[in-house]
Amino acid sequence: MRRGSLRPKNEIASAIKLPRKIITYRFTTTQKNIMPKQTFFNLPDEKRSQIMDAAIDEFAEYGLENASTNRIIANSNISKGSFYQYFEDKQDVFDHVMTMLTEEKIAFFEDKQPSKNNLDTFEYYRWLIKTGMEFNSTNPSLVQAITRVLLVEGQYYGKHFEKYREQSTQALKVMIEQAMQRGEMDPSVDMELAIMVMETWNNALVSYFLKEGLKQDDIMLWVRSPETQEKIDKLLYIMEYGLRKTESQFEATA
Amino acid sequence: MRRGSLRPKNEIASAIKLPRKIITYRFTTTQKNIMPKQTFFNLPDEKRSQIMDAAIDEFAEYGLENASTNRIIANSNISKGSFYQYFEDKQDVFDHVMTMLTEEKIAFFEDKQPSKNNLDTFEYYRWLIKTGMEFNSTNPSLVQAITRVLLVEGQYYGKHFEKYREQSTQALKVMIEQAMQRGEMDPSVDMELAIMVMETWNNALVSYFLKEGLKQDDIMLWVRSPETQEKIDKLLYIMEYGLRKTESQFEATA
DNA sequence: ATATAATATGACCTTATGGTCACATGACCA
DNA sequence: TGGTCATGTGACCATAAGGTCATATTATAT
Repeated sequence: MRRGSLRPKNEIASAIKLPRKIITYRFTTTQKNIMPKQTFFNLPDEKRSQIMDAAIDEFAEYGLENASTNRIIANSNISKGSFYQYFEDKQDVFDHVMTMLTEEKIAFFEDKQPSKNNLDTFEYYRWLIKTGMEFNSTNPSLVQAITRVLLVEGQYYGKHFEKYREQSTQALKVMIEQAMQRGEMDPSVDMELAIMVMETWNNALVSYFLKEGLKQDDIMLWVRSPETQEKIDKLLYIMEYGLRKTESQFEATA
Repeated sequence: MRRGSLRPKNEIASAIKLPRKIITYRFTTTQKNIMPKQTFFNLPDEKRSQIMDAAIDEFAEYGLENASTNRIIANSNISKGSFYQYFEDKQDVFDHVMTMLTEEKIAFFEDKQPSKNNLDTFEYYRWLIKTGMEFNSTNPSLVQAITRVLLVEGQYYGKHFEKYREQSTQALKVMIEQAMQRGEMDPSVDMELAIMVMETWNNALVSYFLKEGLKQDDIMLWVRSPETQEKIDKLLYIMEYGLRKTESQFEATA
């Protein structure tokens, strides 16, 4: 079976990049009710990132529900009054953290390309996951903060976070559609199911990254180590081919 | 390939049953520091379950971290003083909720048997999952309370909950070992990986159950519906055989 | 009936939360 | 210099948290 030259990259990349306009929009316009408030963006860079660092650490450690504005304030050397001059409330802060992650992720993927360029969908997915891991190791606390809130609290305080989830689901959908058109996907698998499977593994791998990676001295080194890479490969291999020993495997080892 | 008559059931059942002794032990002895305190067990049944119902609802809605003893007290018609006469703190209450779940699950599985009895490991796993779902629908709030705390908060406040997780991991391990010995498992898959895969799907399915099931009027009916059953089947099929279209599938549809 | 032990109670304590507000400080322009 | 507007500040508020404790009530045994 001949496969046409592979271009899931472009479609997916554009799906991922979609929010970009919205983000720049945020910063260039003088919206009233877009949060955080303008005052915050007028702040000197250093002070602004001091605040965001404190917020990120807070969310990473306590999640959104249990994050304390008092603690964020204490850890960022601003007064309570200022905090409420910058933000509406902590959800507002979180939204901005989320924006930061989106921006940084987009910037990170901007100049990345799979080394080969005839990847099929599964190979591309693997590249996405691995590159995502690379990104994660550039800013683990940010990733932890977001993951914790979206994956964990988001499950239960659903509605407020749906907008975020939908975004990443959309990119997956594009990818899966292609896989189906190209006949790479088991035809008995429908879209909804495929999304669930791939999201589940994506989440599981990010959770694994956070759980194991944060124990390491050098998280980047750990991600790049052959052991970690092999683990990812194996897991995704199982996603593709399943746990069960198939007939061909059986004959090979019989 | 001939398979010997299947008896994963017994080993797994015994692995699952393992905690039983510990539980009965709790109730029959007059331990000082085993919580909840003896006073609690002296309570009339009705009052006791009134308290536990309130606690379960609280944990199901707020998790452990955000559960409020004050609210539990208010919803169970006992005074604050009494609460602290029964329990050390809310963790203590949670431990008892966990014990209840374990007990009820064991009791539920006690008289259950797969209808066929020559199941291989994957078929048996599917039976386990489905029967587990049946159990879940008998007491969804209890399951939700525990799941929420273990799966969600447990990920981050790890150490305190490890004892619980280890328990279920142990049962899986026994099952996987058998699958490997019988040559049902892809030989390139090692134990650690297999555990991760099966745990991940178990968790994903329970999460799915809670998210979708709790929307339903009759959760038991929903679980037993052909649609839900098919969804479970399909998902576990993917776990076994993977997402990718294999050569044999390709030829069948080419 | 009385003494003793077990249980029940809610006022009260400290600590922390999210949020407000009157005022202080600084920057820029007339 | 005086005035205006943006920014910064922390004391203060109501609310709720987990937890204690002196006292009141009830059971049990003598």
